[in-house]
Amino acid sequence: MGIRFKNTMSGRVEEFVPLDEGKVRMYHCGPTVYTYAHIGNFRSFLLGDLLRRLLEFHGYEVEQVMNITDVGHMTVDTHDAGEDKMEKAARESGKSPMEMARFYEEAFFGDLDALNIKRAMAYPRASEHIEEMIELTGALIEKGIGYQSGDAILYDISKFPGYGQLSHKRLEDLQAGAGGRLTDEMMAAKRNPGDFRLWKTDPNHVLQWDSPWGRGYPGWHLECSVMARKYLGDTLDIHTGGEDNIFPHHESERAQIEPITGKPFVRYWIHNRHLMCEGTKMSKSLGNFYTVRGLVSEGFDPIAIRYLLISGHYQASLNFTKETLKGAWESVVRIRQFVSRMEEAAARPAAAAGGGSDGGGASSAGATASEQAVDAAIETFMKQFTESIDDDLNVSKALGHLFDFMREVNRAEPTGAAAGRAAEAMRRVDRVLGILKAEEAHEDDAEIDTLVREREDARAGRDFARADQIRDELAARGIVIEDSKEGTRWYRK
RNA sequence: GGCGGCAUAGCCAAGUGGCUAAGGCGACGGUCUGCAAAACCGUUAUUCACCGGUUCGAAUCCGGUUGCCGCCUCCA
Repeated sequence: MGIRFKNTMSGRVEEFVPLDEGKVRMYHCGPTVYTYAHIGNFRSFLLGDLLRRLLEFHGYEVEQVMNITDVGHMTVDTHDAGEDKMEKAARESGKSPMEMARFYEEAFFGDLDALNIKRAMAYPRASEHIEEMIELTGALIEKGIGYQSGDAILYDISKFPGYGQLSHKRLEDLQAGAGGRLTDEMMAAKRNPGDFRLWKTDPNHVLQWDSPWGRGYPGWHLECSVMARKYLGDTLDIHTGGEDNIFPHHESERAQIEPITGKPFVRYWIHNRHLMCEGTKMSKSLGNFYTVRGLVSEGFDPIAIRYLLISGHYQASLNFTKETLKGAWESVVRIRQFVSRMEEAAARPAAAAGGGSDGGGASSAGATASEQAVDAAIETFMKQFTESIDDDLNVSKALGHLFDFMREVNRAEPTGAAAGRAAEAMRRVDRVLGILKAEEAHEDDAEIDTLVREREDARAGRDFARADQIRDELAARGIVIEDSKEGTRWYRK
């Protein structure tokens, strides 16, 4: 069986077949850069990364694009004198809106790297695609779908019969203004309550551009329609985002572009459920609002965040707490230590065959019981891991198999080539998981080696007081010591 | 008001009709160790929010109740 995903459009788990064999075009809704992205945002971005890694694992060529929203969108829509988010944040930071957008964009990329998220092919900025948005708006007006009403160009949803298909909503079920954000004035300007804005003329908006309809700014949904098409073509294989994007954002994206291209906009819509923190929705006022850099400054490793956020199914609400984050880190450490232990064991010659095999020379074909156990475990593991992860990204199940695999291999205590093969299997699946990050050399490596050797000498001389003193000293620096028959190994935690 | 999702151990989380309800973290006991750490072995859910129903059989299907979450033109 091939790869399967739950497609929001059909509501079912479907076999994934790209439009062009061997190639996948994938678009993700990216951050609005008016503040630091929070870990809930990164759950969504990690879904994109996981998809990309899985597809590449299976040999697909992946063209991946994520937008950067750096255009404010909501000045007059709100009751509360609605100040634009970009505008407000810029004023508060004392920066110009674009300076601020670049600042948070940089921060966003920094967080991507910290979380070991692979860079997409392109990160187009909304502010650099205003021309194309204006063109699309013009084209929609020409088709009789866009219409002028007051100082806005609106989209007439009654002209797109499929409106509501993605979110499984019937338009008559929608209670107009239920979100409490529409003014009576706005409602009166619309032909249908669900009509949304393509362009807003507003010479007072901080961000404004010339258009045939006057200086103003574009509707929010336009940017993705336009940029996805520009970078990936008329039909995308995959489009992802948080569940809140399903309606109206993604619904509107397809409504805008399909009448123009005459082709399906997206083959597979994949949405992740929102992250919960401490059992409830994340909010600044509840004090359960986390950013990557915030958690890092508290001493958490960003890879622990990655592990935790990918370890639950993307369609289930995941509960994030510092306790589970700590647990996630322990799991990451265990996995990393397994791999480095196996790689060290691989450097040692294979143990002489125990129970009887290999009485002769190295040329004899007999594998030891340990080698047989390891090779069987590798085969089972690779099969089970792949089956699990292919099944709508069941990472939890895949990780279950990974821990089972480690236990079996640990039990077999392989050395030499078999240990190397076990490590290699882990490195292979890590192309999907992305938690193994290569070890970096540190300046004090040599010094630690010296201390570790000194401790070994002390132990050999049964000077345990000195040995323990060194161990404590190193522990205080985050260095963990492990003694074994093969000698002492250490690692940073 | 309309539409939808979820509820599994101390915590996180697989499992969607049938062998002993994965796995991780934590905790406790053991082997190993100078002591640790790591690893391994064992214990930690007679039961899957609650009530009723269908079935030979239900965590899994159906109905109801409670709680939490999401969408209904800012939101990952």
